[in-house]
Amino acid sequence: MTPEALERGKGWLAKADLRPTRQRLALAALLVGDGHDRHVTAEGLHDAVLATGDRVSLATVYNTLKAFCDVGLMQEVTVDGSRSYFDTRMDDHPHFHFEESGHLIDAPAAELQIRALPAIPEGYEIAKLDVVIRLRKKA
Amino acid sequence: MTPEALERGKGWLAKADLRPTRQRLALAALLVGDGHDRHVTAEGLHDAVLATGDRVSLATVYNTLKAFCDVGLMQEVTVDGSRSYFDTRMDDHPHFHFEESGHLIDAPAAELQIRALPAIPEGYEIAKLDVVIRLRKKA
DNA sequence: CTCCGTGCAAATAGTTTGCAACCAA
DNA sequence: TTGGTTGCAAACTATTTGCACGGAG
Repeated sequence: MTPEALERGKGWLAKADLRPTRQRLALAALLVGDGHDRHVTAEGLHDAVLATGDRVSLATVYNTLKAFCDVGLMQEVTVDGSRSYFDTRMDDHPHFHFEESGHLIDAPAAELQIRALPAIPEGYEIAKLDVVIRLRKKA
Repeated sequence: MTPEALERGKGWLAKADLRPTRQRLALAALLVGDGHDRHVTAEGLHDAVLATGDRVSLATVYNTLKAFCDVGLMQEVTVDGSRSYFDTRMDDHPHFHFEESGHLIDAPAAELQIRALPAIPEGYEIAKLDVVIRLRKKA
């Protein structure tokens, strides 16, 4: 983890008034250290942290990801009933989900054009519009 | 449960060469008995069966719903990380998900018009296109 | 009669929580 | 100091599975 990544992580946490603890910095550096958006599962992020040599408990990874969501630094994306994905990108945008590997990546938002949306039931408004394009290897 | 509902359930099972056991008939009648599409959770369907007086174990409800999906009678819809929904409608179509109640309903498919979809990565094809419109009560 | 289907209870996977030790401010 | 954080292990929820019994063909 480069000092630049750490610095980015620190700024990211500061933006949300979260105390820069050792664990949060380690996770933040992995999440936004290179300036790219990331899609992680708790398990996957935990593995990534351990790989850097830092030690953060899995429970803390879960709690921290949830904390990041609570303060608006990340959002949870539901694509697979069995695990939760967390996304550092905060706007509504489509995702590609690879069925074989379970990986999740952004789909270019600009290329999705919706001409008409079903009429919203009376008294409700759209909280979020999720578009997941599930992909399988071509035969 | 009307005799008509039972009859419909029986035909539905026959379509997939599934043995019409007492439990499957009870579930099928609830799922397709009135000719309308339905969105259920295992828990919810189990409650519904018990309410009719029939007795089916929760494990069997889970196994049976999965069996229905395996033979192409239903599909699983992922909208909420914590529970699975099962849909008797088999084509790709958008859903409304009510955040407060957790209910899931079809959105009129005809009213969703997608003009352009992001380019699919090389070597992959679309397995399924999920569109979930999450709704919250208007302020 | 034979084997698929079912129920139960125990196992599992992912995630959350209670509580004592810890550390940033 | 002091309240926010963390780690561990135990708790939880949704779902699956092993195995013995039971019913459909």
